[in-house]
Amino acid sequence: MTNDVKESFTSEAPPAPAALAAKVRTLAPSMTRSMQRVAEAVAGDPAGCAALTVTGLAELTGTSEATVVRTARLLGYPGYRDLRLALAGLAAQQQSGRAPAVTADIAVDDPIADVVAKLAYDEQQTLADTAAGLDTVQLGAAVAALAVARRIDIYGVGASGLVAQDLGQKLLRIGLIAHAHSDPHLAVTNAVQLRSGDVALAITHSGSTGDVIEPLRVAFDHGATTVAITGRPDGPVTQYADHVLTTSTARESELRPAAMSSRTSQLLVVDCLFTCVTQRTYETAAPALAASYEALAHRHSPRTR
Amino acid sequence: MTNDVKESFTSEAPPAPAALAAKVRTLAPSMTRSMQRVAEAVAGDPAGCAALTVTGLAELTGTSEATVVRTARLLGYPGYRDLRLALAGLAAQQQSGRAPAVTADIAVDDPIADVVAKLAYDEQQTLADTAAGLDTVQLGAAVAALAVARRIDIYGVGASGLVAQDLGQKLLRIGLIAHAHSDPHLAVTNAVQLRSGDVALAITHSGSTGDVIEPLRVAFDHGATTVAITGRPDGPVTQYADHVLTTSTARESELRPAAMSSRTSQLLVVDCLFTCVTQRTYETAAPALAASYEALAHRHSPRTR
DNA sequence: CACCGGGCCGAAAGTATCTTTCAGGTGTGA
DNA sequence: TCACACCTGAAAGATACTTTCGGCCCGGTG
Repeated sequence: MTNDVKESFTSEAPPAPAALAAKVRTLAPSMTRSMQRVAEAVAGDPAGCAALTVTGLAELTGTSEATVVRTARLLGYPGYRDLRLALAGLAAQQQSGRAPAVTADIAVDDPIADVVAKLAYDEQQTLADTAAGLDTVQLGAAVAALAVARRIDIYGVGASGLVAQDLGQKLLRIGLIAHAHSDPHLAVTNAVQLRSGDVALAITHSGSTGDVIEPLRVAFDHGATTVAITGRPDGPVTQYADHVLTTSTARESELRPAAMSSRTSQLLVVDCLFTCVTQRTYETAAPALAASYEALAHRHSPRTR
Repeated sequence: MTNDVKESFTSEAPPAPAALAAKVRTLAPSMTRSMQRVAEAVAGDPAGCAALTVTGLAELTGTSEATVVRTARLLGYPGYRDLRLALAGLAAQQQSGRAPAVTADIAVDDPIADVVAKLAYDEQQTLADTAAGLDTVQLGAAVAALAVARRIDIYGVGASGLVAQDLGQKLLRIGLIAHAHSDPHLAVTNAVQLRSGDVALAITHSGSTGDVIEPLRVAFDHGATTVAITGRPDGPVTQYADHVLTTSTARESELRPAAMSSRTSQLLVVDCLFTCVTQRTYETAAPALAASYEALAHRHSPRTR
């Protein structure tokens, strides 16, 4: 539990077992064209690719062996051999599991019932991907820091701002001193107050939202423990994050903007943080939670049966 | 590519996928001592063996590479490489097989990985329930009203307040005039401005949150079209709602407050509303959406690759 | 009891597969 | 337009897998 390792942002020791498809999407933006072709083939037909050698996959995707190996590395495996093993595992899983249940994009002329079904399915998928891709070691570290924090600042703007607020509300309910900032100026102003023992948490899907990175950087420089929740584990925000929690990136379309799935994904991460922190601080959290319910009770009208 | 076959006396074309353990037992008698040791190791710990190279497995079993390969052949594979792939698949299968405990409540002493899995599962369940229980007729009516509304007011406090904000942000993005109120006083003050052709939308899980019902009642009395998103279709709020959208109510526990699943459920409903409205007003919504993305682009650091 | 033959076994050579290096090409920003 | 950075694939290098081959153990036989 040393708080060293600034540089080892790739602390993900174990490669992805079933979270491979999600990982491909998450990392796709940081890939070059050739690597994307390889990643696409791998995610599209795990079983087929598992049967291929490096050379075979290189030929299939019209690239070179080197590129295939590079892609495997980027996905978190030591080399192609290990990626291939993971693919075999994945293939076996979805073989035994239920049907792939491919989902089409939402079209402009879809009937309402279809829209509901597709949205629900997509969000379920997002949840599954996020859970599979979440690094429990990083999560545990973040939880540990939050549980004993003297003070917690949370940064997020736009859609992520609402997630930040959600986390802030929750943490307040269990008696922690947390504040979600949506004003970037105030956020920076407050960040300079932070020091060791405090926690700063930034939420940004793109990983490159300046308004969120700046306060996190300030907090980082002042010695606070910093956490980033982002969909881009290679984004600038991770430079100043002691712990990085990766959200999944679902494919998007015109009628299903990225904000939708990123929000779902972020909320799951936030819920995990909250629940685990509650576990850790159960002695104080439980009565605090109960008290907050109590306080709200009288704000509801009597049942009109 | 000199790929001529040696002697294919192995008529069994496909190797064993999951029936490996059985095959080991079946063929054990016909094996020599060394091969039995290998087969035993393989059947006993597929995951562990999948991680080993020929040399590694040979050392582990105290035999030689040649013996390992011979065993693989006997089991029906072309060579060790393929046996290894099958082992990886087997390992993944029995890995995924052992996760029936997710339906249980979250306990104070659950390990982090379990918490993540349970939360994800529960939220998926909530989504499925919500989608199944959503009345598409009511949804369609609400969408129709929103699509042509002159002005839209959204009410929500507490956790539901964030959902209200989310919907407000989204509708603004497609060019509608929407405002999410979290201050009950201001909400009522604004509600008196509404009239026919406007839409008021209240979000409350309990269905009996006075601070939200009051502005909806005022809007209703002034002739606006009113919509309620609630988990209690029999609650007081529905008295003043022209259209009621029901969210699901998941079981809750001490470590999983109702706010969590109600929020998930509400967000799905909100997403459905938004997506359907976007469909309806596609001509104006699409360019507005594109413009809003454009406007945000420069707020991200250039370091994006 | 000595000899012989069959077949199991592993060391080492041989081959396929994977990894790394390096130079050429391509797009991008100044 | 130029220069730079970075992607890309060919080929060399390393590793893992397969095959060959001879030794050795064991049971049978003269």
